[in-house]
Amino acid sequence: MTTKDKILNCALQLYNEQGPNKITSRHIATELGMSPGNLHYHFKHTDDIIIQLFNQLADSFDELISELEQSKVDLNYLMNFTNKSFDLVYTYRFIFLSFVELGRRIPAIQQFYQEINERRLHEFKTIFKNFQKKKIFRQDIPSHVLDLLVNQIFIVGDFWPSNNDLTLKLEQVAAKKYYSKIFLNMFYPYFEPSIQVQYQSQLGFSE
Amino acid sequence: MTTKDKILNCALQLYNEQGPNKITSRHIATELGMSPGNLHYHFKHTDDIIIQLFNQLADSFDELISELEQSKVDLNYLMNFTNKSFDLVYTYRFIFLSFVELGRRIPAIQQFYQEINERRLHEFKTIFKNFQKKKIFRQDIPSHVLDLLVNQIFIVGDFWPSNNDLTLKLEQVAAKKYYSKIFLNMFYPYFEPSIQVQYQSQLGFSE
DNA sequence: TTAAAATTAGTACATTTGTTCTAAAATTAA
DNA sequence: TTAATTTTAGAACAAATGTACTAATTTTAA
Repeated sequence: MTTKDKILNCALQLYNEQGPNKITSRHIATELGMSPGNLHYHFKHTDDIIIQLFNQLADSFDELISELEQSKVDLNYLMNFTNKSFDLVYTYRFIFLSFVELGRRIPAIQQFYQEINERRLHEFKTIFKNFQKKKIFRQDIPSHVLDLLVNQIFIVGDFWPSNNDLTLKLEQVAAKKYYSKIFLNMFYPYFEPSIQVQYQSQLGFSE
Repeated sequence: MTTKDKILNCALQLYNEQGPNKITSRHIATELGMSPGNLHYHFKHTDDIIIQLFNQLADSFDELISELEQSKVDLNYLMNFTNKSFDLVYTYRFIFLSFVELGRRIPAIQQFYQEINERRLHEFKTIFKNFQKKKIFRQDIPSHVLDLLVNQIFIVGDFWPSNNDLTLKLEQVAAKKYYSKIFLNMFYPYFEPSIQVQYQSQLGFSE
């Protein structure tokens, strides 16, 4: 592993634990047993570390959305996508926990958020329309209601780590289980009755 | 207006505009044409300003929840509560935009969030059960689904300003209109058909 | 009016932080 | 091997920040 990667990994861990405001370049250097001079040889600006980490996240997210194939999207596909998204969000949770501040501090972050958000809003609006065609979603839902649903799910999808940090503070596995249930449940009342049954049996609501 | 209140008002404005990390006690003092020594005569620690502002928010929120009278809650009541909540959140938006960081920095904030969250989760679970009794909500929704809905609405209710800041950056009136629509729409698929009609006509979905 | 109390300005200090600079050490290439 | 390049440590600096201190000024109370 290159020194750059060591720095990035260490920074990700420290940022996730304590937030990007508490952690300085000196902290990261010390944690790695490295001089501050050396760290700044690899990353001229401290924010460059954050930018690089954000780019990792952005690339992964981008890939995830690119994989979406409208025609194949069904309930399983939706659950699968949710699963992968939640893992990604958890891995880079410090970004989501400080999204507003990082967006203000680093314009590229805000810009990319807007782009990827536009894109996934559009993708999911299409998916939901297909859901209606395929009778996964109820037929009697007006299309503007579906459009608003898309906004809801992304707010929950982006800010569940913040809610977790302020309340239960669940760690990885438990958090993912808890919040993906909350997330997927947003779709429940839109499902056709038969899908509702299928959904409930798959999620094991008896627990 | 006392000097303390002037400081609080000015701080609120600056925090809302630029976030609590960019704004220092010196900034606030300068904005008020006041010496830093004087500001620290009124607030020994800079964080005391934030704590005081948070207490203002907490008191208002507490009052709002206390006013809830389960028996009287109907669709209009719900819309009214949403309206007041959104105003409050907007007024103190810097807290919601930096909730996680402030919670970590100031334990009292995190603690109060947990308390008020527990309380409103409970209140709303009861409200939704009443909604079912009163046939405002559909009868065929399992109770655990309703419980999860409660979690969803509070995540959206707390983090819509963050979403707004990262995307459209709507100001007060427009933001409230846009996000309260998204918020109230979360209830839509749970409404009985007759209530759905009533809801749509009240919100004027033609716009 | 006068003494006490409250308020204010201005300065000063310690700490933290990002970053730069220099020189040494390690690595690579010829 | 030797020269060039890369990497590293460590010191140094400037700016920012929270906050304490002092002395002046203003306000209040007797």
